Amino acid sequence: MASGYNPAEYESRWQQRWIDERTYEIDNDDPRPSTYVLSMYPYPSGKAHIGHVRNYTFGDLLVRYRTMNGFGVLSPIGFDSFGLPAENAAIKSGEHPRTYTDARIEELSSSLTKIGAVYDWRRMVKSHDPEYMRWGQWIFKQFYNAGLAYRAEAPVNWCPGCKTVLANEQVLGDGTCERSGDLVERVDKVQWFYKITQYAQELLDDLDDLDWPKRVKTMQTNWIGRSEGAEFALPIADAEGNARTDVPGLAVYTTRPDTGFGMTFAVMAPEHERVDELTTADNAEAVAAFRATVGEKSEIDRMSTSGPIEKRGVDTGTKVVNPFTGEAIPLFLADYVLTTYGTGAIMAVPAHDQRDFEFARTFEVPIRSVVQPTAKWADENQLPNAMRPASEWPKAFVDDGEIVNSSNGSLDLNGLSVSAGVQRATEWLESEELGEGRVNFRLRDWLLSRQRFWGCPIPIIYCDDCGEQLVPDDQLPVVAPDDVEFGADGRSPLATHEDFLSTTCPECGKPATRETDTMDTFVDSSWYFLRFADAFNTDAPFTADAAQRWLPVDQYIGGVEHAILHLLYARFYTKALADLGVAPKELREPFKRLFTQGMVRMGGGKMSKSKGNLVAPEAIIEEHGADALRLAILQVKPPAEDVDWEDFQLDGCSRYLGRVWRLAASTGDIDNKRSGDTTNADDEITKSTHRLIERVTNDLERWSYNTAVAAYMEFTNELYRYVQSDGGPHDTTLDFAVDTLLLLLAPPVPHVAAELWEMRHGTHIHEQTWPVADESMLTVATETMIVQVKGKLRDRIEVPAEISDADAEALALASEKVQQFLDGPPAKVIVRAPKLVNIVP
RNA sequence: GCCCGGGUGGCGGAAUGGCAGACGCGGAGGAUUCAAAAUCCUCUGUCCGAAAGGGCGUGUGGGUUCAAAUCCCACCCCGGGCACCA
Repeated sequence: MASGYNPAEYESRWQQRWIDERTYEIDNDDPRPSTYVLSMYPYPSGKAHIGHVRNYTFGDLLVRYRTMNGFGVLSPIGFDSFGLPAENAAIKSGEHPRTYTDARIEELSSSLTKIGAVYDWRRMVKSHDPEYMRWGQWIFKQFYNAGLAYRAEAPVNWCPGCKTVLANEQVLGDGTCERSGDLVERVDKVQWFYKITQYAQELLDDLDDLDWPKRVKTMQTNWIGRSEGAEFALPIADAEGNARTDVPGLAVYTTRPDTGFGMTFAVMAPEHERVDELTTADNAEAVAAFRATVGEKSEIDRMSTSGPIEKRGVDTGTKVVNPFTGEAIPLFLADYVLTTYGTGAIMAVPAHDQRDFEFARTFEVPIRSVVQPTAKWADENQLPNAMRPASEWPKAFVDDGEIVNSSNGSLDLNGLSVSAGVQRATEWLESEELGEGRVNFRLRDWLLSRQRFWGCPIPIIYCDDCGEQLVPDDQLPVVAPDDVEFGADGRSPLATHEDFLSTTCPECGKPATRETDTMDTFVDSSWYFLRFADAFNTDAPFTADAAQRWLPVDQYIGGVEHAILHLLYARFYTKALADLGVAPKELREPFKRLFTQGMVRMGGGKMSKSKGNLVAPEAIIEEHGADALRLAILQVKPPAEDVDWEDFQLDGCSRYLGRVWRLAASTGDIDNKRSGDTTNADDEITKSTHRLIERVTNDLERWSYNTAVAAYMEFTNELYRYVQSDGGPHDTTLDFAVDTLLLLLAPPVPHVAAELWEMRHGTHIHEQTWPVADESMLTVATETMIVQVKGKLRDRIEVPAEISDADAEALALASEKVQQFLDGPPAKVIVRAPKLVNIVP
C-alpha cells in the first residue's frame, strides 16, 4: 500500500497551480458555450467562518462541474466592501475604513483560496474601488435623468444606533433595525429615493418565469403586495347631512366596494393632510390631543393591538356622505389607518372588517350586515341563527357570501357573490363618476440615502441659484476624503468636512455645496453582477454586448435572508438599466436560477461574530484538509437546509478520502490482478461504474449533494470488496472504475482528485471531460422481483430483467412462501414485471 | 390571524405511489498486532421467538388505492416569512 492520505502535502500546491495556470480565468471571447455561476459577493468581515465555507463550496463545486462539462464558466468574486462595521471600527480605533476594509478583504480572499474555491480573480469587484464607484455614480445620474431618482420629504425610518435612515426593507417585523437591533424611529426627513414602485407590476409579473425557490417568490409577492379595489370620494356633509359641492370629497380606497351599503363611518389617518380642514371647532381640542399621542408612539406601540381601543381614535365632528345610501356618517381619525397606503382614508364597514368592527363597538357606531354569513360560519361562532343582527356577532364576517340589503335607485347588488359585487359596485362608481377601479401596491419607493461616511457618495451638488445639480461625468467619481476624523458621536464626518463640502456649481460656477449622504450599500450590490461581465471597461460600467454575453446569471447562490432586499433591488436595477439602454433591452431579469442555501448553526442558534461562536475553518483544514471539510459539508445535510455544526462528520469524511487514496494510489501494486477476458464479476463492476456516473450526474444536477456522497461511498465499498475478492480484480476494469470515481470526485474534492489523477496519468483532472454513462450498460440481467400478498412483502425472486407479465405472475404464484398466505385462487393479481407482483386473495 | 416549509431508528438523513430506514455517525463483535493506533470484515428500527419465522412501525385521526412516508381531508407540533396594507 502507498503512503497514507496526507492533504497538507499537496492542497496548497494545487491551489497555487489553479491560479498560476489560469485554469478558471475566462475571457469574453472564449469559444466554449458560456454559463455564469455566481455566489452572492460577501461582506468582507475578515477570515472566513464555516458558513462562508459552506456557501462557497456549493458554488465552487458547480463551477468545476460545469467546466468539466465543456462550458466556459464565468466564476467571479468580489466584495461588498462598504458598510457600517468598517466605520464603527474606525470610530473605535481611528483606523481609516479603507485600510481596515482592505485588510479584511485580504483575509477573506486567502480563506477562500484555502478551501479550494476558484475564481477569475482578475474580474474582482470591490464596492469601495473608485472605478466601481465612478460607474455606480454614473448609473445614479442616468436614473436621476430618467426620473427614477428623486429627493423628497417623507416619513422615514431612523435608526438611533446606526445614526442613519433605513429602507423599509431593513426594518424587521418587530420594528427594530436589522443591523443594530435598535428600535427604529419614524421621523420626517428629506431623503433620496429610487422609484422602484414604477416597476411594481413588472416585478410581480416576472416572478412567474423565474426558476427560484417558491418561498422566495412568495415573499417578494407579499412584499410587493398588490391589491385590487376601488378609489372613490365621500362627499363632505353640510349641517343638514346633504353633500356639499363647494369642497372636494374625501378620497378613500377599498378592496371591498361590494360592502359600500354597510359603510357606517369613515376614518382618516391621524397624519392626513385634511385633518385640520375636516375637524369641527368643537372637536378640535380632542383631535389635537389624539394626534399628539399618536406622534409620541413608536411604530411598535402603534402596531400593537393590545392598547385600549378607545385611545386609538377620535371623532372629527364632521360628517361625510355614504354615496351608496345617501346617509351622512361620522368621520373619525384612527391610528390603524396608515397615511402611506392607499389614500390615507378608508370607508369603514364594521360588519365585514375586523378592525372596523372593533372600532364601531367601542365608538358605538351602527354595524350593518350586507353580506349574509354562511351557516358554517354562524355555527362556528355559536350563532344558531345567522340572521341575528350584526351587532350581536362576536366578530366581523369577512368571507364570501350572498350580498343583502344593498340596493338604491341605480344599483342593486342583492343576491350577488362578493367577487361579482365588487365588479358591479366598481362599475357603478365609475358610471356615477364617483370613482374608479384601482390597483394598489404595498411596495414603497426605495429610500437610498444614508447619513454615513463609508459608502458611495451621491453625486449631487446644491447651488443657491441653480438648485440641485448632477456632478459632471468628468468629475466622477466623487470620493470621500482621507483626512477625516471619526468622532465618538457616531455622525458621519462627511457632513462637516469643509474641503469635501465646498465645491462649485457645474452650471454657473459659483460656490456650491455637495450632498453628504451616501448610497445604501444595497445600491452597490444591485449591479455588481453586471460589472463582472465587463470588469475591465474604463469607458462604461459595462457594454450591452458583454452583458448580453453572460447575463442573466445561470445559477445564483446565496442566503434566503436576501429574499426581499438584495434580490428585489437587483431585479429593479436590471429592469431600469435595460429600459435606459445601458443593459440589453431583453435583459429583464438578472438571475435565471436561484438557489438559497441554509445556514450553519451552532448549538441550535445562529452563528455570529457577536456571539463569538464562529467556527474557523483554518484549524480544521490543517487537521483534516480542505477536501474533507468540503465533503463533510456536502454529506451532512441537503444544501437548502440549515445545519448544526455539531452534526458534521469530519472523521468519517477524512476516513473515506483515505480509502479513496489507498485504492487509487495502489492499484499498480495489487499482486493478484488479472488481464485478458473479463468475468461476470468484472462486468458487474463496469456496470456499477456506469450506474455511478448516472447517479452522481443526476444528483449534482438536482442539488442533492448528500446523496451523491452516499453514491461515492457505496461504490468505493463495492470496489474494496472487488479488489479483495478471491478472483482478484481485472486490470482495465479496475482502472476504469477508479479513474471514473476520481473524475466524479473532482468537483466536490478537487485537490485529492487532482493529486491522484496526476499520479496515475500525469495530466490535470480539472481539464478532463465529465464522464458519460453508456446507456446500454445501465441495464441489468436480473432483477429482484418482490412478491406481495395484499400489499405485504412475502417473497423475493430473482428474475430475468425482460420477464413477461405472465411468467412473472406464474413464478409468483408458484412461490411456497406465497402459497402459505393463499387458500384458493387469487381474486386479483397486479403484475409490474420485473419489479413486483401483488396478489389479492 | 394569513402564507410558505417541515415532522421517518440513538443521531444527520435516504426513499417523487411499488422491498421503509440507502450512505454516514454512534454502538457491538471479529480479523490483523507482542500490544496499541491505523486498517479490514460482519452485525445494528422495535416487539415475540432458541431459531426459522412472524407481528408492529414514517406526528395524530380518517379516506382514496391491489399497494401510501409519498395522494386527499381534519387536527397537533416545530421552523420561517408577513402582519392594523382597508
